[in-house]
Amino acid sequence: MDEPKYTISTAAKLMGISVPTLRMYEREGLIIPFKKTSNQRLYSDRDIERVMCIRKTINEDKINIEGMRRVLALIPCWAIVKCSAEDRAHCEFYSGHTKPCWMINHKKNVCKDRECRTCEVYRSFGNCASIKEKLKELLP
Amino acid sequence: MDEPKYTISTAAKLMGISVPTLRMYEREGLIIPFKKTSNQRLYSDRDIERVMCIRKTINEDKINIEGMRRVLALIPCWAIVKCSAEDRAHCEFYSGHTKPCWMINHKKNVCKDRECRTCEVYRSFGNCASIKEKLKELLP
DNA sequence: CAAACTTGATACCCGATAGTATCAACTTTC
DNA sequence: GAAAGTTGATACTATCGGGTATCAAGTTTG
Repeated sequence: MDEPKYTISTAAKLMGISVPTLRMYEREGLIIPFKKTSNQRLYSDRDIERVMCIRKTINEDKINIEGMRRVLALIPCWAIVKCSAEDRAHCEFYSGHTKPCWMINHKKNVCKDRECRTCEVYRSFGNCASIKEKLKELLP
Repeated sequence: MDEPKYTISTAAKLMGISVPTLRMYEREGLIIPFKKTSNQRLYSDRDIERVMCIRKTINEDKINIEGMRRVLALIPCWAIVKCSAEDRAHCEFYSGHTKPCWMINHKKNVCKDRECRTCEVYRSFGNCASIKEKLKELLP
């Protein structure tokens, strides 16, 4: 499920979209594909699922990319990774509200050693309803 | 601040937008103006502030209306009004994730006697950063 | 009661944005 | 080592959604 196995053209073909579109989603901060040391992208089945979900929400529900990004920017990472007050003080994400945490530089806090792609925060968004589910879980 | 005092044309003039635009924002679930018994809309200074914020986010930050709605749909009302498990079981909002709670019918739960316009949940969105601030407050 | 305004609805327009095509340079594969 | 594929970048297009204008019918106001 999480094994990066599809090249970008294979993944694009699987989903019926173009290669530049996949790269665009990445540039816009919606997905984080695996990268080989040569910088080549690889996609897992979970990545495919995620992109299909993004695609559906954009095409059928008519949200735009900025809207998706703002929704992702509300995932309460601080409560998920349980970072310290010290960490938060140095975190651009904690004070912002326009970009998801994985688009932000985080050299100075607990996240500096985490790989965002595998972080629970990024993965909280598996399908479209799951961010709210996460909030329900954290706020009983 | 909260006193409904401007008619729709006055409010529109104050903000430099058209009357149909104001009605559209309402139809889309972004604002809830006060309504006289005759159904005529009235806007308070807080309403004006809210609309200006929505406008800025749409025009400058390029989010679209569906995006705004999805962001509003993440306000954790259940934790704010502290509704019961019973209430949640009967609440369409609690199980959905596409519309803010005030767009949902709520006859069967604790919200049935609340006026959404004056509810803290609706008012959590005073300016654009405040939803995340609310989450920070609730999730220390 | 008449003028001004509001109501919901429909029809229309223009700009912006999601998506594609194409490029030269570089990697992978066999 | 040659063919196939990937990289980032730029340029382009078609669509569609935010916003406005306008309507007849109803309401306020003075």
